[in-house]
Amino acid sequence: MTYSKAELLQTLSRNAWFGALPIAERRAMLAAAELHRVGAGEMLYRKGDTTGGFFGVVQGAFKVSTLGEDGREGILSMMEVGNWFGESSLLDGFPRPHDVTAMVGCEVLLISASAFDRLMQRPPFARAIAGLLCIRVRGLYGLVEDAMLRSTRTRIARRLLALVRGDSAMEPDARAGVAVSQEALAMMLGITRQTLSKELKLLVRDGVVTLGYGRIEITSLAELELRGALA
Amino acid sequence: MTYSKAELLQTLSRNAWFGALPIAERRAMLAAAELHRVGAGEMLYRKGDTTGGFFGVVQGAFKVSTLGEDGREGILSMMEVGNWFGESSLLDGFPRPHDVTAMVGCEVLLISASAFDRLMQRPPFARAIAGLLCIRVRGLYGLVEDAMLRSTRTRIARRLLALVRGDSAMEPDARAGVAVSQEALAMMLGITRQTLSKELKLLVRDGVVTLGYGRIEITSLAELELRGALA
DNA sequence: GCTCAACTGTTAATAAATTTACAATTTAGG
DNA sequence: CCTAAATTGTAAATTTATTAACAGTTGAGC
Repeated sequence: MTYSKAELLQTLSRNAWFGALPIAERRAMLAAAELHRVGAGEMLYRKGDTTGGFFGVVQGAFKVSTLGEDGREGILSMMEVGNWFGESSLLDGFPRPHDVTAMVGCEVLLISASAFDRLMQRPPFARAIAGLLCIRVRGLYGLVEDAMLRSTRTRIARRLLALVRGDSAMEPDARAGVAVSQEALAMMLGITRQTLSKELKLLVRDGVVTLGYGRIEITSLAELELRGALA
Repeated sequence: MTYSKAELLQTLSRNAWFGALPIAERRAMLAAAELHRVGAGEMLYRKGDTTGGFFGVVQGAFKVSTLGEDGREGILSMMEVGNWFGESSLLDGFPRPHDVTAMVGCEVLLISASAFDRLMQRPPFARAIAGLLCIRVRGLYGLVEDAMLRSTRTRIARRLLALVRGDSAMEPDARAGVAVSQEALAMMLGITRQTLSKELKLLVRDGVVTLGYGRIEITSLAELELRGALA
């Protein structure tokens, strides 16, 4: 599939960060970018890589993950349509801190390192990148806090909320469910599937969610919010 | 105590980030800053505050922490001599994401919000701030990874290593020990003091550390590194 | 030099999560 | 349509961490 510039702009602008950029910056980014196709399971880059650029998701979704020394995988975050990522390594020149893998067939805009550097000359763009980094820092602080001082039960509720809210991507229609396997959700939380399964059953019993195959439907957002707010 | 500009510059420049700044930027920062005294236990700012500026630690150390809904405290990081912090809220205008408290009597340089904005006009300074944000992002990713896929045992070793290495401050003499209570270290790890105590005893048995009052001495850095590297 | 607060050591009971193991269900792809 | 792979459900045994409780130790400040 091919997109007109106008279509791309519209789709990507539904993301809060990109959408808030001055239109001139958005146009400059699109002008500097190339559209690439990425097959399901393909990796955009690996932990330790020093190559690559700045990426914007046009279609599909990527997982951001790392492998522990024992082979277990931790999913740090998901990059969905409208998300931009990869800025850190372009700014400080250090290796990629994690792996990025396409969960399904994806399309991304790629802004090369040199094009990124050129964009960074523009003060509004540079400010926006600082803002993007702030979003990352705040999001990560939240994750660390969750891990340090919230129960597994609460963290599950919070993660589900983050997923429905589209955390990152901001889709137009409030999704009533999320397409994620229990296995994957467990990896995002750093717990086992069995532990998660047991907790999800409790949520089902209380009428908060219903479970499908590779899918979790939220039946009572209010109830879930209650469980995500308390310790 | 008062400091000459030259003394301040020298002390602060031992920090990797600040020391790598062009000398003109460092001087501009010092010129824009005011020295403040902060008593032990005093808070520089609280979670939710929208005030304050950009801070550089001249003397003492601060803890960066948050309180869980149940009152438990999590220590996210320590800011030591040479560290600069507080940039996120100045950049995005959102409230402070955590509390910052003086652990002992401290002295800080304070760059006000308006002075910070003025400094941000200088491209080299703006680039440096982006670099500082990258350092935060990478550090936080590390913490999240630790929490998600490493054992308590490994995380203890890694945290101790981060503390001896002076992680943030980069002191000239490689410290052979860290001045931290077991209670505080437990809070940094999000575990209980009892669990930590049991693990520390194992490290003592194996001749890796010795324990003092409010102090942990590393007797075999190599052994500790081994334990921090494995799962 | 004494006292009190902060810190450390240790244990038993309890709670929570992992590991191991296997059956049942769903869906994509040939 | 049918099979294989992916996903879910479940439970016992085990490990790991928390809670609760209390005694002993250290050091800062009067």
